Amino acid sequence: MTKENLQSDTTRDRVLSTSAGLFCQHGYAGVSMRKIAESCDMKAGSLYYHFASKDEILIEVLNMGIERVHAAVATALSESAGTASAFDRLRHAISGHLHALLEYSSFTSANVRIFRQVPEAVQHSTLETRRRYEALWDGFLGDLKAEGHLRSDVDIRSFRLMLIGALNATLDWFDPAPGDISELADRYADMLANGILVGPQS
Amino acid sequence: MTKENLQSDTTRDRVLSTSAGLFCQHGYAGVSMRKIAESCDMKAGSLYYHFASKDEILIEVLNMGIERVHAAVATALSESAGTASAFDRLRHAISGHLHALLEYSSFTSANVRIFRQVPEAVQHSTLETRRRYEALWDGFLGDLKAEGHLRSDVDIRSFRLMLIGALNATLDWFDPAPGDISELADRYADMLANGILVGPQS
DNA sequence: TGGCCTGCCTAACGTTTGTTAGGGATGGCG
DNA sequence: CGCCATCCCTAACAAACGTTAGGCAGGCCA
Repeated sequence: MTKENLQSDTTRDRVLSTSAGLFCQHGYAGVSMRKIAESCDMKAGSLYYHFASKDEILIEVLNMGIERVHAAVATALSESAGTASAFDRLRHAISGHLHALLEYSSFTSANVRIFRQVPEAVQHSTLETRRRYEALWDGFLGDLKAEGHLRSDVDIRSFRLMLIGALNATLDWFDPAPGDISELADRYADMLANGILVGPQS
Repeated sequence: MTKENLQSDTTRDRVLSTSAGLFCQHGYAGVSMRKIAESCDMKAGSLYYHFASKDEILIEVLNMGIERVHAAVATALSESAGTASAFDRLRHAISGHLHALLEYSSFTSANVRIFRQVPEAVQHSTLETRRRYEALWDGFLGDLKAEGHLRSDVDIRSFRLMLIGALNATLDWFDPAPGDISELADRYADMLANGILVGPQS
């Protein structure tokens, strides 16, 4: 119960992390227990010592994906709360989401990629975690609006959906090797905060 | 070669359209030839009269997805070219993409959902079609910039990626039944064109 | 009428799927 | 030492997978 669990946990974590990467690349049904095991230098049967089923791995991967990006954004928000300008706070929140998505966490990218194609029962068991993350953003955007920094005719939910959608879509093209994630966050924050047309339009 | 093909084509088209819907919902590996056949009131073996393999269905679905949204946006652009304001042209282009994605075409949504998880060889055989669609947007945005309507410090490629990403993400939450797609397009165009913060930020 | 083409069928092939049962090695603890 | 838990293994199960071969009905054309 003391040191053994350390070994056990690292194996378990390795399985989860490789599963996330595979799910992200090939989709839920495209990844078999045997492929997961092979990527961990194990045999398929051994996975069932750590997990009861493929869906149990899946649920854990999906939940960890949201939890990680939630933690990243929460940290970014609390670090810039009060002191920074509205734009800088938005910039930091965006940066937190992008770093979690593109750098830290294969769990987060797996969640973005496969959530809509997993069995409905699995989706439901991760909805609560999802809602907490949405609430984090809505709270932040609500603060911005209450402080008068947000255009009064902008709907918070609409903007949050557009923003998170745009950020998650970077998964499809961004190559973290050359580019700088923080610089990407700056560009996105600028375009979203200021718009792309010259002068106000309606 | 004349009337027979009519019957043949409708069955073929039904297979493609059902396949698109299934691919969209369950991912590439999550859809079997037997499930496709069952959804068309056929048996799995019969599919091979119309298609050589599962991947051939897939390639056709993916290509049609891009071609449809390309046609929708091209029409919207040509209808508003010259006469309308920069904002209205952007609004119409967005509306064209959203209508194709959310209303017309299960092919387009299938492409958005599963493109990154299909075999690499299949991806390659649809890349040319994809590039043509990207070029359509870049041409339009280049025109806006040349006419001085686009902020000069906004990178066209960055904005196009953000925009298309944000639009495609509506697949994950938009329910076409109650909401109006055109009104959604207006909201998105407004937020993207004008930004969401009050006054210019940097 | 006889033959051909179209469109779908059944039945089977070899492989892969998720999952289970049972066994063997390792190492800490009495 | 002997015991027990941990951790992974092999072997097998039934089911589902993509694909193929061969056949049967019906309409077209000679």
